[in-house]
Amino acid sequence: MDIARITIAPSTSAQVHDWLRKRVQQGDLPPGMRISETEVAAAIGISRQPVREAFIRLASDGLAEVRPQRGTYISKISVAAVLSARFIREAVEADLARAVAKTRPVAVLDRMAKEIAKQHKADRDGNVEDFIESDDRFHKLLALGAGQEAVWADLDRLKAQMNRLRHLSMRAFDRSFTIGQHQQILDALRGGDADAAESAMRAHLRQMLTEVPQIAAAQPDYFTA
Amino acid sequence: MDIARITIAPSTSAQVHDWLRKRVQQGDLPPGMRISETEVAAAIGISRQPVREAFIRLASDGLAEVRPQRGTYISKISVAAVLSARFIREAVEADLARAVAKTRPVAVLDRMAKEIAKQHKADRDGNVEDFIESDDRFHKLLALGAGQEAVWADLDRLKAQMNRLRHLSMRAFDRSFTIGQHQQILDALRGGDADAAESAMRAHLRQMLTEVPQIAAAQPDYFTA
DNA sequence: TATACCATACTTCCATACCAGTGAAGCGAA
DNA sequence: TTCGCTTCACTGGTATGGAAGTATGGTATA
Repeated sequence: MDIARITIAPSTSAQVHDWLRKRVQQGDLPPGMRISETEVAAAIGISRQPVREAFIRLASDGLAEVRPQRGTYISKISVAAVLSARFIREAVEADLARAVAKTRPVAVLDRMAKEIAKQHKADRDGNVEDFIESDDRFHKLLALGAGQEAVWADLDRLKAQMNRLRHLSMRAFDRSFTIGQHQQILDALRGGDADAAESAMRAHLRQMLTEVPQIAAAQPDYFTA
Repeated sequence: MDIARITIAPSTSAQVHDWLRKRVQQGDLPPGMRISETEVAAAIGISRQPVREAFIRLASDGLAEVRPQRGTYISKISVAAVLSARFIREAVEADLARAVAKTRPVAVLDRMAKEIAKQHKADRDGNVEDFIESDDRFHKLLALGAGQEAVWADLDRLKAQMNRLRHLSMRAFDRSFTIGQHQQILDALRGGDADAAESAMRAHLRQMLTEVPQIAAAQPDYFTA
């Protein structure tokens, strides 16, 4: 066994946090929903304290809002936060695309091609979850190819609000169009054309600018300005 | 009175968190230092619980590390995290600079000029804290001028590790050189030259690439890879 | 009917007590 | 001296009770 796999059992509080975070991200716990220390604790069969600490962690992630003496609520999706994350992604991934186009790391580019294949399959199967995960891996590989793996970790945290929105949008929008954009990006990277790679990436991420208002308008209860 | 000024008193836990965060950022609590729930609670005169929750928040910020049954330690500064934040800043602020150069919002540009004046003064006075704050405001104004204020809020959180490093570096490096770079950026913005603004900004933020290794080498105990 | 008041049932927040894991000091045997 | 075991003080983790604040619905009053 890999020595790195030796870990200690995470605390109850951390486990509850992970569980809640996933459920929020996947839209299982909808924006605006009220959650209660007492209820969650009773449901799991533990005391209130670890649940409370999980709520605090969730609030640090921007996924919940604790209102003292009033209650704790799942955060609504902030349109401003989503657009901010989008802006940052466009700037950063444009630079990443330029860097990768210059070095053309074959191994990474091949893995990106495989992800596109997986996306085709997930699209055919109608498997939204698989599609989103592969989409993320595609973009993560770009950072890896640029030797900036840590950058993706930072972007991933910024994307928290965006991820929730995506679970709403992937059902509504044309996934094959997204895949086509991925293919264009990859083609430009393989061709070593930094300018083309950058503009393809920017166009891809600007797609969100038209989608976000539509999604927000469709379910206004889930969003705040 | 402005209705927006009606606020609720922050919880003890939140106050402790704020206090600790500031002290860590300013280097008052050095990287690697051990902190104890019991000691902090006794020093303030409260119970362990709110202190414990403040530690959890601090860990979410990446400023502390809680090791179960062992102790809680102030995080060492991750060189990888600093470089990642730097990369992101360069990409994002390059785009921001382009945007501002195109619109040339006079009011904002004037405020940037005032910040540069403040930086000259802080440099003369040897006031490191004032200098850093003005430096931050200068860059924040750029985001404001581009109509992307929320972007700065995100960058600010990413900068957490970088900020700690800056408190070490500002004493070691030439501040007047930094001010000169700010002036170059502002001149390009006023001239409406997007290319010049972008390259001046990139050069400014790449400065860190040479400084970080030197600072890390000077105080290796404070850093991790 | 409309309004002010109040009892009540929640909520999160804090204090306290106890639990289990850790690590270093102390001790004794080889 | 060196090694191994035991002990014990100390750590963060969890459970529980009560304090303080808030929302709500009923009730008395005009």
